[in-house]
Amino acid sequence: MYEQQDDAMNILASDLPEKDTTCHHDHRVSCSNCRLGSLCLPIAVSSDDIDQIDNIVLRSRPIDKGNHLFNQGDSFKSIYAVRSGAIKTYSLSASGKEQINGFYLPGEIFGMDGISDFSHASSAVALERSAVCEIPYDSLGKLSNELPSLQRHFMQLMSREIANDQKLISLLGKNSADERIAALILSLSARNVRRKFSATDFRLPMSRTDIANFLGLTIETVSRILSKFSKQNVIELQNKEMRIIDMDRLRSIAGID
Amino acid sequence: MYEQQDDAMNILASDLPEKDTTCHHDHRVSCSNCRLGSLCLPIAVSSDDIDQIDNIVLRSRPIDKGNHLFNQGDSFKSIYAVRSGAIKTYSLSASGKEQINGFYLPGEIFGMDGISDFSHASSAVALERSAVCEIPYDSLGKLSNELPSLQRHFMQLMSREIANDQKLISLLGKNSADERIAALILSLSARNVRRKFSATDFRLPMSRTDIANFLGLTIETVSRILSKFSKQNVIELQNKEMRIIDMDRLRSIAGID
DNA sequence: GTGTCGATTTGACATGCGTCAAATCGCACA
DNA sequence: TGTGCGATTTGACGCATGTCAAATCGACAC
Repeated sequence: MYEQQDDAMNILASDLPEKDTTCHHDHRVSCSNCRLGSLCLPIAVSSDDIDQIDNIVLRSRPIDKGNHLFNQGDSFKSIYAVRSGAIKTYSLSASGKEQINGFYLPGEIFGMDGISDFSHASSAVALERSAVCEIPYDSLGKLSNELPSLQRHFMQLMSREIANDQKLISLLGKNSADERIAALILSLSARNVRRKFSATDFRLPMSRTDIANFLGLTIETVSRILSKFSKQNVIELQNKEMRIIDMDRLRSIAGID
Repeated sequence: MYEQQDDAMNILASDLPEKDTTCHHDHRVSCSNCRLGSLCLPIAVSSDDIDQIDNIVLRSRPIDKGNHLFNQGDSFKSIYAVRSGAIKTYSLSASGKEQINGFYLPGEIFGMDGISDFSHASSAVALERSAVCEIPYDSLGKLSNELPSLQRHFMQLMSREIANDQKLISLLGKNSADERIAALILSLSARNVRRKFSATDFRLPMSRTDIANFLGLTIETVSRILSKFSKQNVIELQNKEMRIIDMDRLRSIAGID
């Protein structure tokens, strides 16, 4: 759990003895006090505007692992921001195959498919106990009319989603299994950095099966390649705890030369 | 060339001798007179509103095959609608590989990547002589504030783009070469129908190389599978002229059971 | 602890698709 | 009509990754 991670780090540093290892964030904390800050909201909006956003955001109690936020076909009402934990979205193709479309970490927004025909094109499920903010779409639309920077930000989020999808398309269409897995590790690392956590040490929130599904591989191939990377001292991996040992090597495997 | 196709068909029927095979549409025709009609614009907007849209749309002269509308990295100014012909968009990955992200046929909108960071994430090039409408993004934004249905429509277009990308991700990650090719043929057929053309007879606007690139295959595999489909009497293919003979079979190959 | 069950790893083998090479086609242009 | 060259097809072969099977690990209940 990412939100717990810095608590755990503080304990290791043992300079803040009043902290404990349980997640004790008030899940109703306002946007202005949210440590994720501009990760999910536009940096440009003023304090007054943030209060307005605060008013439309719904903060539910944490979602347990395996629980769904919405299902494919559900009528579309809201978009969501991850506060803590991790979410995956997946869709069933016409032939009934499940395809994971994305993993979402704290500060990231999901659920923007579904705007097109008012029903969700994918399902969203918690990979671990997670907290999410729900932002009703009609309120967001109204507020956007008053806050141009919010509207722009929202457009940018959708557009970024498209750009991400297109990177994944390229990865699946053009890259080997080694390259796909290296790219995923680097993506998780970069997103960890974005949240001010370690670039080299983090926990994989998803199972090997999920990684395989997402990358268009089998679980056996994923396992073999992770073992190979470990043997080659590119990473260290114990269960889901990942440590990147040779970042340059990983980049070169991923094809970022 | 799709806009020429019905001219060509009329000539075959030889009941309209005054038509010729050259493209003689006035490329400056207004939105309200455009035969594509609600394919690209929201069906909900009134005539008055359409005039307003008309005023912001730029209609350039036709683009020759191989010419670019924009290049990856160009600053983002407009989105585009295909009037006639066909456009492909592609992007270069970090490792320099080209990935075709989509083919766009008359009535379809492209160029919506790039909103996120004000620069295009892909390049767009004409597959054949094509006419496109250019819609400046800032004018569109302003007009959207006055026309809620336009704003909604635009959101829907972006969201549909996401849904399309996710279908492609699933196709690339989970389906065999046979299935991918069958799915592409069916997609082109369905989009032909949307434009009131034949579901079974159409011209592939792209090369085998483009098909291979788009579907994450090699040109040899594409060629072999198209040959196989022909031998099995699922399709008839002469060069780029496609005729679907056994639609049900094609659907079952694509995995739509 | 001990048992149970799903998750992961590892190995042996099979195959779909890529690679390399050569033939053929089709269109532009002389 | 011929000539050239890129596009496409076809064949032979190899390899990356899938499939099947079995061993091992890890988390959780009791």
